[in-house]
Amino acid sequence: MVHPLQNFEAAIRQVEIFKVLTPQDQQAIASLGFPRQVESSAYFFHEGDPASHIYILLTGRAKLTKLSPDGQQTNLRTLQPYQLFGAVGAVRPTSPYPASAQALEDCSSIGIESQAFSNLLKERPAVSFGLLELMAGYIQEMQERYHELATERVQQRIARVLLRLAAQAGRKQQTGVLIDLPFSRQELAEMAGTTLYTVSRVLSAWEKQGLVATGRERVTLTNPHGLVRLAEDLE
Amino acid sequence: MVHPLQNFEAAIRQVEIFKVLTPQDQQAIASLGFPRQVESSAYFFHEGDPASHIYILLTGRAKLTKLSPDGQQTNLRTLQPYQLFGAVGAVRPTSPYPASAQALEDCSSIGIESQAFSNLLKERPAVSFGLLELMAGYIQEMQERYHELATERVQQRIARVLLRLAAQAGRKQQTGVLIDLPFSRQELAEMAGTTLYTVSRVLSAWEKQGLVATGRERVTLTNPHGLVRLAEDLE
DNA sequence: TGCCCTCTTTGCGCCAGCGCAAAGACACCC
DNA sequence: GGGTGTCTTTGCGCTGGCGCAAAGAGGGCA
Repeated sequence: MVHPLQNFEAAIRQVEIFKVLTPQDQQAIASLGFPRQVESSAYFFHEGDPASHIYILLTGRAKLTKLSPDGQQTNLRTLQPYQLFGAVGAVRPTSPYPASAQALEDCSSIGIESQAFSNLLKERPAVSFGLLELMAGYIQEMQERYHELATERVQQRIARVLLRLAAQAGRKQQTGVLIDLPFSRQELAEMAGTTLYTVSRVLSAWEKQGLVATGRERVTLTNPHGLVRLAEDLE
Repeated sequence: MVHPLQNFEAAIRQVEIFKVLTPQDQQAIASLGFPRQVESSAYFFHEGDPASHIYILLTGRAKLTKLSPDGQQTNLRTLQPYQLFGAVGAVRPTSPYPASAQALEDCSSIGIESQAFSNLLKERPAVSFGLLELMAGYIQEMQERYHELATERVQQRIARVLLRLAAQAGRKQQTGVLIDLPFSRQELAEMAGTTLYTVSRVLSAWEKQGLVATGRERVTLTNPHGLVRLAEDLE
């Protein structure tokens, strides 16, 4: 057991929206949780499944995706440790998960039954205020990404994806900022709303211009400022 | 004054997320509100303004939009009477509105100060549960639209826009379902994430195929089922 | 060391959708 | 009824990005 029960509280204190709660509230949440491991590339849940649980990611990374009938996937969000996911379904208990959650690495998590979490919300309103803020922020982010997808060209969107990833998982090196997570060209494409081929071509071009250094499932931003200029379309 | 104070309660009972509240809660909300008229094509607020108020639309229609530096606009949502808007900003009181709200027709509305509304949330948790559901639904919708924009072709997206509008504001006629709202090609384009020209061409083609009948700022779906097939990409 | 698997690159051809420009249609107002 | 605004259509040419296909590059494992 990687995360025995007595550690849940410590984990819950790391979750942004639970930080403001009283220890009693935090304990109440911890007492509802159970551990769940999901190995790399396996799913926490699939789009369309009944939204039975919400999760708090503890270790590893995961992604929220949507899938078209014809197999095309879109990446809605990349999940970091101590982020909550599955909550959109939990708030509307009768509804299915609107997206799938897939582990990018071996993951450990705390799971909480939607129904229990929903009851908790009624008993402890402070929890719902945090959730409101979280959702409001997420709406804002989706609106921005929607607008970018509708109005920007592929280059700008790819630049934004890299900058976002660097902000989330960047590690400074002497040569630049390494994105410390393995992302394939395919995955980058899903995040930018384009195709594997286009990502590859754009990265190749940028490498020639000295903006990035790439490898298999690895990108280093050697000139982040240059990428910012591209993202803002100042060229 | 189109909506004197004593009518606010009646209006608030029409708002989906307020329907479940006690009359006391409804009255508390009504007592915070003040009337605001906005004439066609004027703005309730602009993206970036401090999120000082939330609004309940009473009459007329409006739209939530985002604007790029280069002037490109995206339509995030079309607002119908008795819908709440501006709430995403209100939940995070320090933050600016993430989008602009513009009247499509002469509008009347109830305005409520964000701070007052925020206080109300703390005092009356039932209000926040409704808001949670509303936001969850909106996240879901944005995720779907994002995914559609990322993976579907223009035709499908335009078909979806028309079907959505027909569901919201459709009026059955002998010849088909009239979308009972004036939308220019430009506005349809902003909703579908494309351009005025493409919308015009697609509608022309559909008109020849008997799927729709169009006029200036007017579209009638003469074969809705055929449009559904297009939206689902069954051809 | 060599094999295999997955990820990546790139040449090539194609086409969906863009955007200008100019003409046409409609609505409104005096 | 004629003039003016705005909205719409459509011809035309272009190009950004797609997607196949095939070759190249790692990386892991025996």
